[in-house]
Amino acid sequence: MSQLSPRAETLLKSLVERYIADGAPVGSRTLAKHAGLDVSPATVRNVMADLEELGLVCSPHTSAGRVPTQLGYRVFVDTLLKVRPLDMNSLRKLEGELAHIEDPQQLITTASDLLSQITQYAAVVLMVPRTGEKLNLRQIEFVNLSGNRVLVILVTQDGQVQNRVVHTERPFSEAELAQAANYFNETYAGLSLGEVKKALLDEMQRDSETMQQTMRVAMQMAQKMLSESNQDDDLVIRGESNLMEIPDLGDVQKLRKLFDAFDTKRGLLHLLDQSMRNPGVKIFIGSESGYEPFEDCSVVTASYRQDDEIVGTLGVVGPTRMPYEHVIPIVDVTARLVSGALSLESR
Amino acid sequence: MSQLSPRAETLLKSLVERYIADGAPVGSRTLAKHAGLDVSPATVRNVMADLEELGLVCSPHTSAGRVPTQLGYRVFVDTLLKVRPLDMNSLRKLEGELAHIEDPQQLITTASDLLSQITQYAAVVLMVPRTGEKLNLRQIEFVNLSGNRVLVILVTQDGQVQNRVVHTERPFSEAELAQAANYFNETYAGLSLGEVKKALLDEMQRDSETMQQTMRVAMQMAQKMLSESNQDDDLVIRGESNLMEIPDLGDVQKLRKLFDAFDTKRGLLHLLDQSMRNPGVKIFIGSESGYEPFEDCSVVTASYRQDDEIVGTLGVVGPTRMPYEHVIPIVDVTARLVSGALSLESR
DNA sequence: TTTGGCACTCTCCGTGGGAGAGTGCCAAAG
DNA sequence: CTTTGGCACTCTCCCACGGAGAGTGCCAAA
Repeated sequence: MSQLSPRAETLLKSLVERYIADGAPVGSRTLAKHAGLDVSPATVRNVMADLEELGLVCSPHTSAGRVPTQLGYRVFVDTLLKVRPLDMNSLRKLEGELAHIEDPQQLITTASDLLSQITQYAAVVLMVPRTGEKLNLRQIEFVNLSGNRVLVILVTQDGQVQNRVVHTERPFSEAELAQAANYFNETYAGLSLGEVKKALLDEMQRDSETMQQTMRVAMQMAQKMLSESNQDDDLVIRGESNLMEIPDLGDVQKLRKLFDAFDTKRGLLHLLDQSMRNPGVKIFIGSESGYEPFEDCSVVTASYRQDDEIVGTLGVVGPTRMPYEHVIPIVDVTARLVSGALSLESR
Repeated sequence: MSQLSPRAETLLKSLVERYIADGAPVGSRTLAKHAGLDVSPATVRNVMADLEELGLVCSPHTSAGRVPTQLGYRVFVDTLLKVRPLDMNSLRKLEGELAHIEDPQQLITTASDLLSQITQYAAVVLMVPRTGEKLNLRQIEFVNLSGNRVLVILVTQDGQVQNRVVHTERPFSEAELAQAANYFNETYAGLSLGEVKKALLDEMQRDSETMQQTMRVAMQMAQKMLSESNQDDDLVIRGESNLMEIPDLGDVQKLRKLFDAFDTKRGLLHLLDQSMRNPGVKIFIGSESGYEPFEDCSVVTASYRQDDEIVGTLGVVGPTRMPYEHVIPIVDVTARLVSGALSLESR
């Protein structure tokens, strides 16, 4: 794309800012005053014609002012936007609420709440099942329930607990279960869950006659548990209703599609996945998300880490016409704070 | 309230049915035809005037047909409505999906999904922490984590697992923790969590010098865990977005309030609490819910049981103008099926 | 290259009138 | 006393009309 003249840049910047502020198409007269360039409206009109040719702005109809196009927003965000530092109030609030939370589940819920509260948009937080050494087996426990059912409890290195009820073919005594658990812990503690799963399969393939019956059943139970191990992604969405007050999305039909999208989560997950790939803030403007319900929305995301491993991503969904210079630092800082809280915790 | 004549009843019933079907005010001519009473529109008008005096119907403006009032709906639902048996398709679907689910969490989520799918309204399912003998302590387990933190795992009689990380003043050896757990299990297994909590307080009040240091700390940990024991109600809401397509709630402002209500849950919980009190289907029409955002909505709920103890309630939220004769059996059957699945499970 | 001027276009909004639907009331019939 | 047909009246909905306002595009002059 051809370079923009400095004046054109200033005017584009001014136009986007004004449009974001007012939500109404911006006319040449208004823009001439607001940009501080000391040029006449007629001159502005000339520049506007150029910008329109470049696909950066357009007018809703013949005799309305100009509005930024998706491409216009993109240029604005990439090259013209000056991010403001986060205001003290929000910073304090975020720090105060997030710093000391230990439970990861609660952490991401709170983060989502805060994001939506501060931005007044919808907030999403995705946390993916970890794969690193944190997910090593620390301890397994079998608890007898009534009716040939055994509760298998599995504790990972960082203190996460998974549990599942498995059905067995015959009842077991407490002693048998304790013995099985002991054997298990001695043999497999410290390995990653993946390794354990593999080791179990190997072991059971090998001549199983050499094993005690009890052990064999224990392994079957553990295997059952691990294979079912659901390990769903964890996605929290908050403040969707904020979007209903945004006139840009006024059409109820569009809103409906948006809310459906939140319900089904598919497209959203794909988007957040992209944002997981590398650190830092990512911005998806309009159809850049590749997901139709978000056509009139922008999504600002940032990934967060637990000890140098990216374990999730968070962000906000709002109208394309969004005060990016405020939203970006909010998302950025929140991601950093979540990273901090997570990493602190596993110390 | 004075008795209605049979004819007035027929006409009211017909009016409500037509209004539910069409959503438009019903005129005397239409009603005369539809009710199958073989009377003239003028006669119908006379009856309408009576019904209006009784507060059962009203007209939006001078020259529109009649619309049922909230009271009108109430009378309709209480005395005129003939509930249809659930259609085979829905019944099969519900049975097929719910019967074999064991995990309570998944059960209520699925139930909520099904309810909203079938009715095309919003569905809610509430599950409260149980208090009966199911909640007796079966086993406690301490797992050492790094950095003076201990994971306390608590298993109740029916195989529910709660876990929490507690911070300790000094590190413990595995042996110490095992010993503590042993003592604990021997002493308190079988008691309800409430009793355990009380016993712990008593014990710690008593001359604590006589106890081993380890035991004392174990108790402190357990106590910490129990006292924090969050035991939140578990509320699942699905299919809210269905409500956006309902023209009756067309006003975006009202819709916004409704969605906010779903977000904050307070009023909804109160409502569902009422429904918990006794078994069977309950219907809250319009402001009967006592909750302003639901003014134009009806809520149909039914409580469900686990082994003769009511443990939760489920239902749908839709417009006041709702095909009650279909919705009621859907909610009813779903509650029964959930009860069945829950009770089966704890066998 | 910039500027002022000017005709033109398009939206927005308030007005007004006609069509349609349904009521309330009255007087007559059963 | 109840039911019915008739009739005038009311209210909404819809559409067409027209003026006000805002802003553009283009042209000619600076």
